[in-house]
Amino acid sequence: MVTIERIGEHVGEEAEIRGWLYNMRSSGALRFLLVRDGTGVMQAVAVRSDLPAGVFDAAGALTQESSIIVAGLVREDRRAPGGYEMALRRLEVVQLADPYPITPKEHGVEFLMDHRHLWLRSQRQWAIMRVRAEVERALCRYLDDLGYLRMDTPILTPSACEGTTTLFETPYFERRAYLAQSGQLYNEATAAAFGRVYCFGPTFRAEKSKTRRHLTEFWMLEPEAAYLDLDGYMELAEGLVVAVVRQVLERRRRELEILQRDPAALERVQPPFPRITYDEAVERLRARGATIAWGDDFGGDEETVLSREFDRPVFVHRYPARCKAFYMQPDPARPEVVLGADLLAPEGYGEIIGGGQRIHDRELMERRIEETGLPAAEYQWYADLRRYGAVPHSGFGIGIERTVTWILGLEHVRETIPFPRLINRLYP
RNA sequence: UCCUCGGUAGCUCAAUGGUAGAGCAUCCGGCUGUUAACCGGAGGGUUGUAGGUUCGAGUCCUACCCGAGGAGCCA
Repeated sequence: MVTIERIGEHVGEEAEIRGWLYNMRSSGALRFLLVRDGTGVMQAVAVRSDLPAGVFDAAGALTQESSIIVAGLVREDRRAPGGYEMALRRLEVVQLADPYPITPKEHGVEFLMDHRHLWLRSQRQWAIMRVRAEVERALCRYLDDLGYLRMDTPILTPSACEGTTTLFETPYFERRAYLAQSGQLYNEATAAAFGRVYCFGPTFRAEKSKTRRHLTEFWMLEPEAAYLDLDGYMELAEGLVVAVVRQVLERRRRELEILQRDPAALERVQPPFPRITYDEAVERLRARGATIAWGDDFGGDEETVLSREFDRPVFVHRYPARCKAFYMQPDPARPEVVLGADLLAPEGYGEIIGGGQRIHDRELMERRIEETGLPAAEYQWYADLRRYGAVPHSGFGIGIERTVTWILGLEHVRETIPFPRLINRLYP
């Protein structure tokens, strides 16, 4: 069996493709079957005079998305989409599909989301998912090559990783458990065991956010490293993002074309990324007319404005402590700000990475847990890490869907995950 | 939770308070190089739900349901 992705290697040969009918056009004694097999789309040409009558009629009776096995001579042809086509010789109908709901015309978001299980078969979704997979592969490869060890962290957790945000709750025998919103705290433990680690998995947020950049279930990759400071973290994140974009440019050109994403915007993603302080970001926002007080966190609008000022991703570092989580290391030179940094993607996309240096001082950590009102008993193990060989360490989380949305220039994160979970969307 | 917009054929959308329509999909027919093919014909409707105003409501009013975009929220 041959895949359409590699059909160019079989010109002049008889080949068999197992797949589905994507679309069909006919012209009297000719029928053009657009066949997809998951790796690509290719047309098979059925000519009445070259085929037994039964085969030609069977081709004519096919419905969109019927599963079929086609075989015939592969040849190059300028007129064929993709440049190659098959002269149909043999056709096997595996299943004749019912009338297919997603017709080759426009559809609304709600209808497509209700048919997400079928929508994934369309060219656009095919291209997006192939890039998503490439992004995930590139992320893991980059960290693996640097000696980072993948450590999978739990999804069922006893309490909030950080008491402030809303968690999904689920029964857990006679108790309650919560779906993880980050693997970071656990990775601070594994980083002390293995030096450099990362986790990669789904995370859950029960916030009732209703915007183009939020999902209730999304995937995040979170590196964490011992003896890494804020500057080291930014250097790591920068190298990671550059490598991911380069790998997509190298291996997923065809997909970028299908999505009409201009590669020039991605080719500009070169080091070094600008690094500006929160203070400077506030000044820039005010120069653009924003009314923002020092100490306020940035909303989506502020991120959009900032990210449009640069032609590549930009780090904003040293946020006011009150904007950030309890475990963030205060800047020794300015205790009112913390050694944290977010990476904002350009073209208005905003935050794709958040992270920073963690508190390693035992007394400070215990004080911060108390101030934040977290249950000390449940954070005992986390505080313990500051008792047994504490070292300065840093880490960050990169959101997969937001990253793919930016790389592909999409409007909404919901198309970058096979089955998006949104506030009003749990089916299919 | 709030603001804005929307809900009419399987889908995408039209319809001045006065006979509910088109394109696509489906079915039938035509076409030997189609590119979301094209051409001809046919079938297809509880206008989101419940009330109200009116001689008459898809259209106006009220409530509710659902969706989209945004705000808030958001390592």
